[in-house]
Amino acid sequence: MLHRIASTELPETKRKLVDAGVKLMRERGYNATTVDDICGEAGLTKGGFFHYFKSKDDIARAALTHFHEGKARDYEAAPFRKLADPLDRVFGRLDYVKESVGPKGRVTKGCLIGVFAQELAFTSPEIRDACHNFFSRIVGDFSHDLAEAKAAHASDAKFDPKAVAELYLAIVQGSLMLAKVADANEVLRDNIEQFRAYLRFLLGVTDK
Amino acid sequence: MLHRIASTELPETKRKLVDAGVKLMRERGYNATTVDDICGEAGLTKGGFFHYFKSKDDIARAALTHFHEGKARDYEAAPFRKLADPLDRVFGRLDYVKESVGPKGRVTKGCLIGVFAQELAFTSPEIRDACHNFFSRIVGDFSHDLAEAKAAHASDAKFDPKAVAELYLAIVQGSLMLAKVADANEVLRDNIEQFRAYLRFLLGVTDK
DNA sequence: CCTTACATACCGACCGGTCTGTATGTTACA
DNA sequence: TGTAACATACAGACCGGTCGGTATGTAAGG
Repeated sequence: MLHRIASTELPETKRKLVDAGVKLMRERGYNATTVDDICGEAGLTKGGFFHYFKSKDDIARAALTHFHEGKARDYEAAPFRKLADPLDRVFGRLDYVKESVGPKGRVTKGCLIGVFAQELAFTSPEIRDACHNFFSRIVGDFSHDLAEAKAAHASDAKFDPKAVAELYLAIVQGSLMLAKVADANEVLRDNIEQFRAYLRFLLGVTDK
Repeated sequence: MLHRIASTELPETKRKLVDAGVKLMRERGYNATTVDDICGEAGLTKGGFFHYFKSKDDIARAALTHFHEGKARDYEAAPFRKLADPLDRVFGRLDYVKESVGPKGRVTKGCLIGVFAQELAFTSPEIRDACHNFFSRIVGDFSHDLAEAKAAHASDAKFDPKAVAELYLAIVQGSLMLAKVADANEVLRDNIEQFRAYLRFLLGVTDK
């Protein structure tokens, strides 16, 4: 069978490999994930793997990018995006995060960017820069809404939207880490709620 | 040369190995750190290593414990401990964290507990539990001061000291991660400052 | 239409190197 | 002389990456 593919998409098999890489590396990290593991998960053998990727590093980059772009698309399509009031988008984002951690008890799978950041920041400048770049986009995206909300509702408030967005990212990443070792994601939910309270305080909001 | 050692202390060479393990694993993580690397850093060879540790896992546990106990001692001896008012201890702790990240620009070395938590939570239950345990102690320690500060200064405030301490830990750990990829620790300082503002808000404090 | 030529997708054996752990010295000191 | 504290050498497993081969498809030409 031949796979006619629109130019932007990946071939089916390559996508399977990337998905397998994302899944395994999210759990075990980069070093503990074997090329053979990925092949096994994707249902093919090493020959096939190296047909699509020239090295293990290569699929790590692809997995990282794929993971981030998937999340970026999710957030781009999330319902809170369509809200007219930037303040609603700010708090709607927090709701969305809480929803996407899944049901109570069941532990959240981690963030591949965070995993790579911790494991590879000192050993792979390229991956570190990629993580930094993706993090910056998340911060930039959120701080955009924050700046608008501030302008519209609390123009006299004195806070830096970018700094607040960085706090948000740190809370999310740190909470994911704590959730992993506690084997429970309540801590993420609770911390988001406290961040919400902090935001209400910053913006002088009493409802929401 | 024989090293007479008080019963609680480690033999000189063993301590050197643990120190080397802490140093290298903080940077590279567990999997990317080789026994030979540790030996090289400590200035001896494999024979010596396996004289003191029965496996690589073994030194990882020792390194984790040693790292935590060292930090615990630092915090136990920190100046903010001696302050009589629990509120001063709460905010004094934040100052102490900021001080201990070192001078501007120079990037902070990470937290070994955080590194292990991210890398090994899904593959080594024992290490995961150890990380969870150490994190719990940090949270317990801070929430103790928080509870006292609340009782003494804002008994009508409505917040859970343990939840706030967990937020603090998540912020610190998340910020350390962001600092690693940004190659700058300003983000940690800024986020601590925002947490301080949140605390002031919770406790109804205007000075400090 | 059939054949030749070539491309894609994948298999699985294998190689070289690395890494953990072991087995066996060797040395210094009690 | 026995034992603690190492060094040295090596075994054995594993892992990343290569390579030759195969199956399938496709396009061109006579």
